[in-house]
Amino acid sequence: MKQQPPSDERRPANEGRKAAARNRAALVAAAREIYAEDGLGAPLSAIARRAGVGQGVLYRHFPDRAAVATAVLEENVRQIERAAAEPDADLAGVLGVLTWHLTRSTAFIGLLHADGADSRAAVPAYAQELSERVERSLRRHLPDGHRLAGVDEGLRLAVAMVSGAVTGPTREQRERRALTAWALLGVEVGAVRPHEE
Amino acid sequence: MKQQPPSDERRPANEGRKAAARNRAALVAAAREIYAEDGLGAPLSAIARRAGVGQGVLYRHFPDRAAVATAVLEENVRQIERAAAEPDADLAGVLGVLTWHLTRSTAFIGLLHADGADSRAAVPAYAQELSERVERSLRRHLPDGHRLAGVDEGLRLAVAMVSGAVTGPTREQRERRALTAWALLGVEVGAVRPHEE
Amino acid sequence: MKQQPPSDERRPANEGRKAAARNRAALVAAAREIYAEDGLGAPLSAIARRAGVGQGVLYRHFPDRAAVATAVLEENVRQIERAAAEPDADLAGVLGVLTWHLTRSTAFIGLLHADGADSRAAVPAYAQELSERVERSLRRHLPDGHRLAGVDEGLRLAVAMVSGAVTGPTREQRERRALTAWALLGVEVGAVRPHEE
Amino acid sequence: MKQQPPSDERRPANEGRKAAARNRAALVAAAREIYAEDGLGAPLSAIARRAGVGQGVLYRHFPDRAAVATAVLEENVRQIERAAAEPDADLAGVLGVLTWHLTRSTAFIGLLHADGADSRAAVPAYAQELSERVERSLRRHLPDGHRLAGVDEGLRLAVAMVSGAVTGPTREQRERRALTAWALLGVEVGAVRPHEE
DNA sequence: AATGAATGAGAGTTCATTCAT
DNA sequence: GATGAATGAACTCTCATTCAT
Repeated sequence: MKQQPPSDERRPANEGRKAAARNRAALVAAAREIYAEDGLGAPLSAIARRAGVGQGVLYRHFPDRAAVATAVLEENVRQIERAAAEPDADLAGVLGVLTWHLTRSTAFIGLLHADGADSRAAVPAYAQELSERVERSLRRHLPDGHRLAGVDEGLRLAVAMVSGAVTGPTREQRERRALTAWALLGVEVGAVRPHEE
Repeated sequence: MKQQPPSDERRPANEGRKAAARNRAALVAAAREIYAEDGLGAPLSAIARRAGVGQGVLYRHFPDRAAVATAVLEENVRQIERAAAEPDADLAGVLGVLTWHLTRSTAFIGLLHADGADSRAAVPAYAQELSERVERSLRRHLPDGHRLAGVDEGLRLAVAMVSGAVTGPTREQRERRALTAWALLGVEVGAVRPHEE
Repeated sequence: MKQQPPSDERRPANEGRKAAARNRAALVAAAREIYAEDGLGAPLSAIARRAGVGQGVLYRHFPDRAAVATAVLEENVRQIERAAAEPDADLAGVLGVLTWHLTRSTAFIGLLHADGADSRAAVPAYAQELSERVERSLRRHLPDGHRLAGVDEGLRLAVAMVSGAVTGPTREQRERRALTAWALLGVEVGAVRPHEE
Repeated sequence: MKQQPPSDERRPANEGRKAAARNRAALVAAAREIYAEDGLGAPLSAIARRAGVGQGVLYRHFPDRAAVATAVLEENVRQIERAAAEPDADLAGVLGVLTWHLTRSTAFIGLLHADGADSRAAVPAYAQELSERVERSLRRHLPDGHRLAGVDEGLRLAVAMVSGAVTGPTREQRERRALTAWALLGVEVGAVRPHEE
């Protein structure tokens, strides 16, 4: 018996694979938007709807609410890590990227507020890890004589403090406040921008 | 439309109207505890249960969720105002009282984070007013040459920043971080204590 | 804010999507029964229970209380419209169908009472529209010289009057009263029967 | 020992008696208003509040919800009985008074709708009795040859029919509809007015 | 007698999660 | 793999009724 070659007309398996990845991305994008609008407590059904998929798909990709949040934050954190990994990266530059995410992503602010593990936080354990990755990225570029270098937990606190200052309805306001906050800390910040190679 | 009376047998004692004031106080105290444990989004029923009263009592005293939060925060704010009204008050002293409340009251932190009116915040309009009362109390004692005096929104931002730094499971940790945060801002803080004459 | 999943053990069978249409029909049928027994103000939970579904299902199919009532009434109204659309329809015949519904469906009576928009009515805006559809169906067959033709709002008032007369615990009594009422108005009514081709 | 004459300054006992009657009247009046605004299902607490008394007073005077409704209706019914008892009363005149109450008192309409004992009615057993008193008052003046005289339950049905026609937001509209309804029944009605000697 | 606080059941509504199709 | 209906517990808010004062 001869093996049938895959029919060109219908390759649902492959389509399935591609659709899966597409769905996952759509879900993360939708979650990012929804979080920005309604906060981290927004209904998961809203995210699925915005992504244009059924709720079951959400659960296929993410076991629970925390996993969705993690996925959204992961992208923020990864950009910071990539910025820190650039050959010519310096603290000011990485802080600029960090600040960009702070002023764009409500979820990201929540992450940094929650990192110290308040019991209140809806965002729990995974926040710890993500927060540490952010901190590591920054610490690599912290010069010995830097203001924050000599202070216990200085870096982490500084980031938390700035995130506390990032409030306001408009992006412009949030950005202005963030920059003022860094200035109050006496820390120099580079251009506020995403990290896109 | 049809309302059943509470089951006839074992109706808990109606303690009469003397209990009213006691109940209100119990509700505020319970809310403070619950907020510390579960955040400002905690169910009102949990607050009533902790206070040892029926849910109706909660609604008699507070028309809605916001009113409960306001009542809890009111005490925090009032102590700061009183501290600021002392004859020998100075900025450091008032900040000490502020810091005491920041490290004790989760709800109070939430207040200061929410004041800038994130869309996400469950805490809405009344937060604005309470936040402004805090700011006014502080500004009265802000010397002209002070670090924060020359910066637009300096005082408000500094308080928000410190509140962002106040995280951690133990009071000691939160207090240590708060003091470090003030130090990073180059602002002197007095003894961290409540205001009780 | 925190939502508990339904207790894991003994989750009743999810019968899949085939059940959807069946559930909707069951809800409408249950609502019709409940309305007959307890009036239009009956608790929605009672309707869901009678239909053998969870409350969530009811809310999936009907966004609010009014939608449930509308769905129940819709069938009554539609039958009258169909009867009026018959090639050999005449006023007496359509009134017979109308009367059949009046004596069978408490909700339908409520509809016609509420159409004039009492402030008290739980039944609001949609009643207006349904009531008008009934009126239109009848008016098509109102001969020029008819008793009710010369009177302002004559048709609408006559229907409201008969619906006011339709009281009593048994169907027989309600039917007898309805027919007597029409007779008092000097209006001829055909066979009291549903419209089923 | 001499009997102390009642001090003019404080006669609480007498005041108590008078207050009781005043309170009862205030409650009935308040209930009438509230019923007109919100229907028979309005909260009892609203009635007490409108009357300016505590809820306990309401329960002192009326054992339950039905008793309040009865008291309100009692006044309507009594005026009709008085009108019927006038030496020169005739059917048209009494129907005029009846119609006046129909167009003024939502509760009174409800009474007449409910008299046939729908299960749906919030107004239950006592309605039967009140309704019969109305009917008796009318029947005394029903001439032998009258349209309604030869019809079984003719009088009761006619009243129910007119009450079904009395809808609409304004008193004027309700009154016009009521009169048209009587006209459709071929029954003459006198001046629409309350019975005040 | 009056007051009005307290009680708690229950109604309405929302949502996390499962699962037949 | 995807879909989206079903489930039911939890939450908010209302109100009839009781009862200490």
